[in-house]
Amino acid sequence: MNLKELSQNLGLSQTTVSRALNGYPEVSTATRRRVEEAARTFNYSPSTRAKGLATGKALAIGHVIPLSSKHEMVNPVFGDFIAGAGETYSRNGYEMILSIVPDQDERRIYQGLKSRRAVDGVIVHGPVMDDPRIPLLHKLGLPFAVHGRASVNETPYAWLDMNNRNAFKRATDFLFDLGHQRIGLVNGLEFMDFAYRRRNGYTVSLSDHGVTPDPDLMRSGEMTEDFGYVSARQMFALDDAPTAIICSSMISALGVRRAIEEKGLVMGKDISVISHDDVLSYLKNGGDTPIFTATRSSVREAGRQLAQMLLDAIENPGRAPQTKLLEAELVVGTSTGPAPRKD
Amino acid sequence: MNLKELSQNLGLSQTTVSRALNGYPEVSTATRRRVEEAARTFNYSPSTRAKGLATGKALAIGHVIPLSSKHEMVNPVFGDFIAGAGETYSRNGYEMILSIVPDQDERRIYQGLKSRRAVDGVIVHGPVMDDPRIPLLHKLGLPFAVHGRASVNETPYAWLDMNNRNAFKRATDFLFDLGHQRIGLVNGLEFMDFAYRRRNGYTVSLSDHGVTPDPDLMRSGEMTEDFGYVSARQMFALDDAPTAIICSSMISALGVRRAIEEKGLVMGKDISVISHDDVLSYLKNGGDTPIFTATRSSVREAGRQLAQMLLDAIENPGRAPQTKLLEAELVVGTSTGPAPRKD
DNA sequence: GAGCAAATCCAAAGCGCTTTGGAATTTTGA
DNA sequence: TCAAAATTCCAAAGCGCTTTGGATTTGCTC
Repeated sequence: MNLKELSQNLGLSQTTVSRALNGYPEVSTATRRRVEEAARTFNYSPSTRAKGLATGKALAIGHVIPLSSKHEMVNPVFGDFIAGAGETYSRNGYEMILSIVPDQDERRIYQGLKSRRAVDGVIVHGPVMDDPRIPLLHKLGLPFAVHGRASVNETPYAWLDMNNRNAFKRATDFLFDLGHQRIGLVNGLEFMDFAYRRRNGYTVSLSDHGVTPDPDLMRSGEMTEDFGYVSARQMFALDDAPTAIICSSMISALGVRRAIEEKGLVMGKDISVISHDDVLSYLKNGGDTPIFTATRSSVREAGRQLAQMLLDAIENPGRAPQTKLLEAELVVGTSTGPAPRKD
Repeated sequence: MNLKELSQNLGLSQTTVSRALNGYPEVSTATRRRVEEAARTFNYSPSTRAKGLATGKALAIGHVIPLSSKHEMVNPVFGDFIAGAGETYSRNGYEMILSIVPDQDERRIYQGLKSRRAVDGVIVHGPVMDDPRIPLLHKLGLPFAVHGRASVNETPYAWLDMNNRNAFKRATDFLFDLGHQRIGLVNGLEFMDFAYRRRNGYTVSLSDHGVTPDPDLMRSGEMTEDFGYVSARQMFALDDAPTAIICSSMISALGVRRAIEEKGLVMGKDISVISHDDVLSYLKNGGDTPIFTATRSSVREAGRQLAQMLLDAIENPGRAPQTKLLEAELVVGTSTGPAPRKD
């Protein structure tokens, strides 16, 4: 069923039917109802392609997910982020176009999306500190919004970020308050902007407490379970092992816990652990009481909000780029406790 | 830059330029080269929408991901599956359109995709035993391919599945060979087809070994870490606790391990665990030697192959639906060992 | 009931591409 | 050398929609 057939069926012109369906005022309420009724029974909806051609809008947003070329890894956070963004899109009649590409091909993909006019805008995932995509997208004139930030950047752009620095500073402060002095950091890859900021929050807290950062206590890598395990093991093997570990992801935190238990220690007593919790749907932080003390910020909510920001920006092209900083909350679970007393 | 401008620039007609770019034979090699060259320097690629309108193809595949309405959970497997499928699409010039929808809305979404002519076909995720989407898509005449199978179904359709029944039968057999008699199952939701088949393989093995299935040893639920933990705890509280547990997902297996260690037991000695491993990028099964003995089958590879099957089906509409059954391999890790002797 | 504004509708152009049916040019064969 | 065949190109129609500019009808006012 297409517009032509539908309008013939109703004995109306295509113009009128189109206007009725798109809420234009030049149509009487009676005909509008008739048209809507008919559209429903014939299961008609306008072809996205034709509509897009006629209006010049794609009614679609592109998500370009970089695939870590080293580990072929898809960020586990992305499923929930996408779910959040998807809610916003479907509420606003947009479609989501997804490209998962080896990170070295990203440039080409953005150019392609632009020149094929496939999307009205894109979401940028996983920004690194000096991210080349931001100037690129500016140059292309393709509206975009970034999940996270790029520290090194002149021109303003739209972003939504969690306050990584503050979250990790608070977590570290919290451990100091419990009496810990040797605190390890199991971080993500530190050319990623979020990881850089987290380390920054961590080291600032250390300095505040008169502690010099110890490279042996600072690991950085792709946040798998195994990475958490290996990192913790290495730290425990030190002469002056940490009594607490801060971890950038729940998944690596599970690895950290494995290392703790393997050593016959008890988490929350012998070793304290704080993790960042993205509130992933399949990785709830325990049941009723949280297992891990955690800095918590829902990545799904981030998806919802950032998508909305991008749609707003597309509809108001003049306006200055919006930005938004979300604060993580610190939830206290059973994985932290006072520092064990030295014998 | 559009076709018109490009052809004016070259002093050719739009027809010729279009043909040159699409590999039609009515164009001399010299002009073709000229055209390709120009397209490259002007960064021209045809508008997907216009092309789609003209050809009647969308050059896009839809993925409709059901969002569990109960737990608002996105299947963690989906990121890797999508990554695999995405590889296939980009190699073939297709786009991936993603909708994440509350499972009760799925029907409407498929109808929308069809009537808006937004996609050439769809991938069906997470089939349940008697899946209504299969007859619906047949009725709509929208090409589709299913990741998994629906047990209750008359008409043939394209699918790719892992041999769940066989994998879990082998896993159970393996535990029997090690002398275990009380074997627990921590399964996914059993209206999901894969989970049903897995339980089936498990019970068949039990019968083969003259053991009657014990409801107390069979849990079914959304496969989170916590679910694994809670399930294992409950089993351990039994008078006649199991000496081995088979688990449907690595994530729940981590929960099972937590319960084991909490009880002060050693996995692989006091309790054996076998998990299914989807080879998710962020959840490697240990480093060099696998931690969990596991039935292994890469879900990313499944994505690659199923996407290809769908594209083939779209290009050869006449042909009978293809199907493919992948066998999981059984990798032996440190999480299994001989059944502890009764004292 | 004439005159005018408001309400309601329509024909046709245009969005950027592919493709049909021909026209123009070059090459070939005898 | 000249007709036929092969090569190379083009104008125009059509894909399904939106939107402009205009035509027609209806409702009011006096």
